[in-house]
Formats: sequence, C-alpha cells, structure tokens
Amino acid sequence: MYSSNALKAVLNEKGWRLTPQRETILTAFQRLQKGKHLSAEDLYELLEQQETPISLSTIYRNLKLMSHMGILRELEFAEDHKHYELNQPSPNHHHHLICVKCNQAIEFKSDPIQKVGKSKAKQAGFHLLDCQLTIHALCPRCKKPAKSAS
Amino acid sequence: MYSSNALKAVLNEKGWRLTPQRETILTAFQRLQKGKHLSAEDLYELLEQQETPISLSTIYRNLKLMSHMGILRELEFAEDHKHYELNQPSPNHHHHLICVKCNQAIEFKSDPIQKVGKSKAKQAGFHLLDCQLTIHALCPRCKKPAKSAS
DNA sequence: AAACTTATTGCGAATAACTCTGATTAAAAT
DNA sequence: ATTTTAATCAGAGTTATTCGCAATAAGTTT
Repeated sequence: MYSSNALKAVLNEKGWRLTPQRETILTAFQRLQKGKHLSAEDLYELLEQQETPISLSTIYRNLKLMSHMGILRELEFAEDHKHYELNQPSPNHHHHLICVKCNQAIEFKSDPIQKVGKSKAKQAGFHLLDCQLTIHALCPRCKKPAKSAS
Repeated sequence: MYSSNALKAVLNEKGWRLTPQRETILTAFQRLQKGKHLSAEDLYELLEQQETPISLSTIYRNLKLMSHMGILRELEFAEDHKHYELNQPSPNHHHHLICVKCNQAIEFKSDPIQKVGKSKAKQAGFHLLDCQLTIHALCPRCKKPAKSAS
C-alpha cells in the first residue's frame, strides 16, 4: 500500500512528479474490491462518477507509467483491451485462469511460480516488475457446444 | 506437428472446414524458425512474398480460431498488437521474459509451471488451451537511465 | 457425380482502443 | 519568487482489429 508520500518518492526519484491525478488513480485502485480490475474506460467512468474526473489521455498515460513502475499490473483478459489492478506482493499476488470464449477469469495463487519469475529475471539481469501465469482455457460451459463460430 | 489430415480432423469435429488458407497458415508457422513469432501483419506480408496471399481479415479470423483450438498461442509482447506462434507440447513449451520498454523477449522453459497450469485448469473443470508465465521487467539496458518518458 | 447446405473467403467500410499535438498549468528546484 | 520543464486537457489522428455482404467452395446427401 503506497502512501501519497511513498508515491511521491518513487516518482521524484525518476524525475517525475506527484500530481493530484496520479494520487486519484492510485487511490481508486487501492479502494477496489479484491478480485476487481479496471480498464482505462472503466476508470474514466468511475472517476467521473466520483466527481474527480480525469481526461482519458491522462488515464492512459498514467496506467502505462504506473505499470512500468511496477505499481500496477496489466492484465490481458478480454480480446480487445487491457485491464489493470494493483500489483501486490506475496500473500496477495495471484495468477489467472481465463476462458477465451466468455472471458470469465478465476484467480489463483502460487508462490513457487512467483519464485521462478523472480529467479529468471535475476538470472537475466532484468529488473522484475510483474510476473503472471496466464492460463487460457475453455470453461465448462463454453467447452460443451460442438458448433458455434469463433 | 499437425499434418493436413490431422488439421482436417480437428476442424471437422467441430463442424469447421479445412481450407487451403488454413493449411497455408499452419504451414507457415510450422516452417518458422525456433523463437520466432508473427503478428497478423507479419504473416500477411510473409504469405504475399511466398506468392500464397491471404486476405487480412481471413488471417485475423484464423489466427483467433486456431488459438481458440489450441493450435497457436497468442503472445502479448509489444504494446499494440499480438504475436502468434505454434503451441507446442512439453519439450518445446516455453515462457517469456519481456522488457516492457524495448520489448526484447527471452524464452525459458519450466515444466513445473506447466504442471501447475494443467492442474489448475483441471481442478476448475476447464479445458486447457495454453499456459504461459509472462514476466514483465526492465532489461539491463533499459533499467539504467533514471530519466526518460514512459 | 450432381445437387445442396452453409462455412469461409475477400473486399472495403466501420469500429474502438489508444496515441499524439500543442497550448496551458503547475510541480519541484533554485 | 522565479524558473524550468513535466503533466494535463481536449480533440484530432492513428492503427489494429472486426463487420457486413456478395461470391465461393468444402463437405454432405441423394
């Protein structure tokens, strides 16, 4: 959980600035219920309802920035756009099992996998941001019907 | 390695058809060098050069279809488009370590991870298509510079 | 082998996620 | 306070991907 000051510190370290918009975005994710995630558009609408609107371009820019900082993680569920959630450490860190047809997502945890991720990154001299096992599959419902396009 | 007949079999099973275009696409991926992968556009251009052109929409349709069948896997390297490669079983199955800044990708293998994938899918009653550990990180080069946007 | 059904193709238009531009504002440093 | 320059906003622009529809052809039935 980042405080406003901690966020400022990591931003300033790279020559970036703490803006009210960035605080707002981080707070929105921190308040989010476990297992929930937001697309750029979702976040845009949420902030509008909250009466703390932020322009779409700013949202896109900061979602990318915060992912590249390791604060958020980018999820690839649906076919055509990304989702985001807080990137949390071990007890809350998790992976996803996704039905490629209906996009239903199930979370699961696995510390061994996280360890593999950490060690592979270290081995290659990379600075780890996030690691996630993505399992693409067909859920019980969607695997049944023999026919039906796509 | 799918033969043309094996491909026909799995397609027909679902009421789908074996078309020359589908054979061409599968063959293109089978001929691809280890570690290589193609975007829809890449494939389009490759097939054009090969004098076996296929329309872009057909390419998109079939990349999706073949991914949903478990023949191809969808990779999310670059920011703005997908890449595809053959979905191969155990000795060739692998995962990716990716630099989020320069998109450099390093492959690595891990049977334990595959096992977790298989067991989680089974546990939830899903039909497994593909599982991949994606490690987002900064490569040695990209992690250095303190300043520089996004 | 001819007829039939309907999945598939190709083309171009349409969509939608995302990025870019340029003027303005406001963090942080001096 | 002043200065520097990163960040915001709004809207235009870009581009990967999908859609619609007429024409074609795979697989099936007779």
